[in-house]
This record gives sequence, C-alpha cells and structure tokens, in this order.
Amino acid sequence: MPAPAQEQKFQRRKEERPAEIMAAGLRIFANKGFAAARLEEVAEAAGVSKATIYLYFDSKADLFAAIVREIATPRFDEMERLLDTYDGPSADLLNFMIGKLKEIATGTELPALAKIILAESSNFPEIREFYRDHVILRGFANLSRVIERGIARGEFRECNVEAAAQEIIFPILMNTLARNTFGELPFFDPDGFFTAHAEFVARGLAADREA
Amino acid sequence: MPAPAQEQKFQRRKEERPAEIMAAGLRIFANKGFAAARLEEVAEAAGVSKATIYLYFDSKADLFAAIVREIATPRFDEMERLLDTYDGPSADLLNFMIGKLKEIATGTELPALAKIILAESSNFPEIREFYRDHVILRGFANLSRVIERGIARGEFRECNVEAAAQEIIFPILMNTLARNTFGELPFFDPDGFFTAHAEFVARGLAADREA
DNA sequence: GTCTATATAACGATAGAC
DNA sequence: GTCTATCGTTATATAGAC
Repeated sequence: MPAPAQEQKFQRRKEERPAEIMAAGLRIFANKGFAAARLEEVAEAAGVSKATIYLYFDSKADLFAAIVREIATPRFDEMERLLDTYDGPSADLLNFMIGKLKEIATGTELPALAKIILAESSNFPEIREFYRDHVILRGFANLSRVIERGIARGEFRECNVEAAAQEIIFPILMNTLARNTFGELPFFDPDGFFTAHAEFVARGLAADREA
Repeated sequence: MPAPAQEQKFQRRKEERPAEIMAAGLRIFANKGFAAARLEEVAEAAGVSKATIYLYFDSKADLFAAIVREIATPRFDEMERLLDTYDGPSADLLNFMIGKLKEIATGTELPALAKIILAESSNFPEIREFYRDHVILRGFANLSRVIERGIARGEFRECNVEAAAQEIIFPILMNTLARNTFGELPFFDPDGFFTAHAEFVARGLAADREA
C-alpha cells in the first residue's frame, strides 16, 4: 500500500528562496562571523540543501555581499532621493541624515556586518572590497554632498569635508559597536548619545557668525 | 675534565623574559587575533618554550591583558599627571589629550588590540572585561574630567559629558580602524583628519558667546 | 514528456588532533 | 609530522511543475 499522506521531499519556490537564504545567512553571519558561519547551517535554517545556496549565489562571499546590498541599498536610495529633491536648510537635511543613520545603526544588522568587515576582512578581501565600494564610499559620498551643499549655501563653515563626514558617521558607528560589544553600559546610552551627537555636529559645522 | 666553554642550553633571564614574551605576543596577537594566535608560536618568537610563558602568565588571556596594560598604563599615568597639575585653558588641555590619543592611535598597537576586543570578545569575556575596566573606563574617566573642568570654568558649554567624551575618542579610534582595515585610502588621510578633528571638537564644546 | 529546481553525494583543500 | 574531520564547492541524480 502507498505511504499515506507522504510529505513532499521538496517544493520548488524559485522566487522566495533567495530572500529566505539571505535572511538565514544574516542571522548566522551576525552571530558567528564570516569564517565560523557554516553554509550547512545556513542551508538548514533556510530549509534547503547546501547545494541550493549555490543555485542563487556564487559563493559564501557572494552571499555575504548580497546580504549587505539588501540592507544598504534601499536606505541609500532613499537618502539620495531626498538629497536630489530637498531644498530647505542644510542643518535640517543633516539632521535627517543623522536620524536615518541612527535608524540603520539601531534597527538593522548592518553594524554586526561592519564588525565582521573590521574583524575578518584581512582574511577575505572580496567582502572587504564589496563593503568599501557599496557601503563606505557610497555613505561618505552622501554625507559629503550634504556638507558641501551647506558650505556652498553659507550655512556651514569651510572645512575638511572628508574629515567632517567622518565626524558625523564614526561616533554613531562606534557607539553602536561599543554597545554591541560591552552591553548596555549606561555610559553608552543611545538616546542621550544621538541627541547630543546631532547637537555636536551642528555646532562643529556651523558657519561663524559675522561680527 | 670540564667541558670547555660549553654553550649554555638556556639562560636564566628572569628580568627580561616577561617583556620579551609580551613583545612577541603583541606581534602575534596583532597579526592573527586572539583565538588564532598560538602560544607555541609566541614562545618560538620569544625564543622560549611554551612552558616558560606559563611561568610568567597564568593563561593566554592573562598574557593578552598584560600586553594591554603595558601599553595603556604609562600613557594614562602621564595623562592623569597632567590633569592633576595643569591650570591653563581647558581648550589647550583638550588639545593635549587629543594629541596624546593620536599618538596612541598611530604609534602603538592598541588599536589592533581594540579590534580584537570588538571582534572576539564575545568568545572571550575575560579579555573584554579587562579591556573595559583598564582602557575604556579609565580613558573615558580622563576625558570626562577635562570636559567637566571646562564646563566648571565656563570655557565649555553645558552638555552631555559622556556623549562628548565619545565625540572625542570615537572618531580617532574609528579613523584608525578604518585605515587599518581599508588601507591608506586618501579619504582617511590621518594628518588632515586629526587637525580637522581637533577643530571640530573645540567648536562642538565651546561655550556660547554671551551676546 | 520536458525542463529545471532541488537534493544527494562526492571532491579537494585545509585546519586541527594526536 | 601525519592523519582525519570539516567545510566550501561541484557533479550527478531525481522530483515537481507545466
């Protein structure tokens, strides 16, 4: 007699697979880092076989890159859309950017992936290069645009634009990494920090008042 | 007859050993990270046996902690000596501190060790706790003292002191880590950056001029 | 029946154990 | 220093959709 109501061995779900694999990969990478994450485990968490991963991604590094892109791209797109259309005060634009960066820092796993880049990219140059081109450079390009816009409009002082961009993003990133590493020490309290950071940046960039 | 001018199989050099082992350990840790560094290799680089390491250090983590302490302690001592005695403008004191931090960031391996803490301390809580207590908290305590001093003297504005301390140190640390990770991208040029950073911090902290 | 998404199983490099 | 287990990767078999 035939096996009653047998389970299917697998289902074909071409559309959903990549997203499911990326979601599983994100969890595993964020928890274990790049080298220690096993594709077997990713496959299991995604409910597919290891080989299926290779149908959609060329390699482990390619999967990692796809995950980074998935998180970063829509946020940058949104930023750039605003940068292209906004025409109010640069200080407001900057505050919007900082809010967006806060959201990325506290609401996505991108900082965990950044940590992986810091920690392991010497062993895996491919992921470092991808991250540099698609996150670092693109992020800094956007910040630089805001700063240059403010300078051009006389709202911000003349300054080293590259350095100023670092002043905006580095405290946010490092505060996030610190909390991620040392736990929620009162010292690193994010709410107070982000408010103070916005104020600090605004003062650091403000044009001198004419006497 | 006595063996003529025999070479000694080993030499007792109780005084020098710890420093030599720490120097070797620093190189290996900085290159490979904590988990991947093998004490066998440290021993070889220091010209001693693995057992000798255990004569002077309780464990791998203890060796790591000793190295961190060796680098950090004299710098903090010097900072604190100045903080105890200086009585000029707080802006100058802050510039001195930033110069000192730049020196630590660019002239020591402490950033490489900080990277290890970020990357691996979830697997090795002992080294995280040591680093937190002897580097993070002590460093922030000193920065906070400078900021509070400036506020008390009316040179700096009232602000979130913890956040301000992060504004001072995080860009320095992160710029260093970024150069360490991505190589010497022109974007992260340290000379321009440190100059701009000092200016940025000074403006961010400056008391409002009374109208 | 054909096409292809998916699983199973094998391969080769490499790191870790003894 | 050798052996072995593990894991990224690839080749082949099979099952599901149309």
